[in-house]
Amino acid sequence: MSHQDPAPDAPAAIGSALYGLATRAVRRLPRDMSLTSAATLATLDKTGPRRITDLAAAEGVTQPAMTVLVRGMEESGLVERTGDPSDRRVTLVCLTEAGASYVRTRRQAGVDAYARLVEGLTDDEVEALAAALPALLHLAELESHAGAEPEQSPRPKRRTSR
Amino acid sequence: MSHQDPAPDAPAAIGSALYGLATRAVRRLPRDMSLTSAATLATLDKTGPRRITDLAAAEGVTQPAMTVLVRGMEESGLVERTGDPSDRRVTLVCLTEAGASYVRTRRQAGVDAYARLVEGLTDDEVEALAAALPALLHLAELESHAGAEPEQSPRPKRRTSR
DNA sequence: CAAAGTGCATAAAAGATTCATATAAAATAG
DNA sequence: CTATTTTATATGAATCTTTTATGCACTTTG
Repeated sequence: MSHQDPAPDAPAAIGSALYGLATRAVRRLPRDMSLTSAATLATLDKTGPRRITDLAAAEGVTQPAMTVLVRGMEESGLVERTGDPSDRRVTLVCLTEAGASYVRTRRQAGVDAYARLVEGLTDDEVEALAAALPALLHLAELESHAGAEPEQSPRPKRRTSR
Repeated sequence: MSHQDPAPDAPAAIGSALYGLATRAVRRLPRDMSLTSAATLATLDKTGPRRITDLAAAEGVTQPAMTVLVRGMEESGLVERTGDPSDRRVTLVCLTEAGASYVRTRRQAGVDAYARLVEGLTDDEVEALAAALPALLHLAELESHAGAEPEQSPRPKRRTSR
């Protein structure tokens, strides 16, 4: 009975489960650094040196905010700024060894936390998740590209206090 | 060949996939309200009226921060404060209809975003995820209870800028 | 009833983020 | 080749969030 078509509302049920998982994860994130800083370091780790404006767009903050953020991370020794010889207006931000180490440590902690949760599941459940692994990885890929919206409203306006 | 034991490193691989999914999700969160505010509203929606100190502990912020937060949300009409007749020191915070509506809307948007991603998967992948649904729900439950740590360090110290 | 404890609010200070604007360099028009 | 426009970043003022320290009101205990 394999390969039957999925139930029509499977995406909704799966979306609900994944959303719940994600929102709970947010509460357990380490708070020793801002989410924006951590995300910026992760971006640098994945893509290599980037310019300030690039990073600001990638993380969804304004350019001045990214300038300040990078200054702080530079003072902490996590990143370095170098000029771009081909265009002396730009500031290239790259990860230091300490920054790369921080990213690895933090990522490992997050992965381990999930791995420990998985170990609390039954064998059947772990097996089901292992079978769904390609789907999860594909989802992550789709999620990455989903950020490339057709450009329009740069960001919804704030509604209340932050 | 069903029900073979999972590979020994399945938890690590699954943990890695879920962590990637969660971190990408953080970037796509709406920024119209602080994470703390949104989480507080969600908590109120799930558990009903709570006192200020409860909420502060639940969200991992200090009590004065929660007081200010609640004041802001009250001014926005999302919550109401009522006194507790049995102990007149306490302030009970409860969701207004507008607050409940906001929580539902935001949650629905998150679920829909994931559901749309799921629709970009192949039928096989959706089927695999649907089969893993009980595991995902169980994980979410484990993740909830994981927050109940044995009490100790209330929060790691900040390391750099926020 | 007095002393100690609990729950919340306020004040002051520090950080982070935003918009607006300024400066510097590069690209382009004439 | 010079002037103008565009692009990349930095800076300043304002706002928002959170923290620590503190005070007040109420409750509980002896």
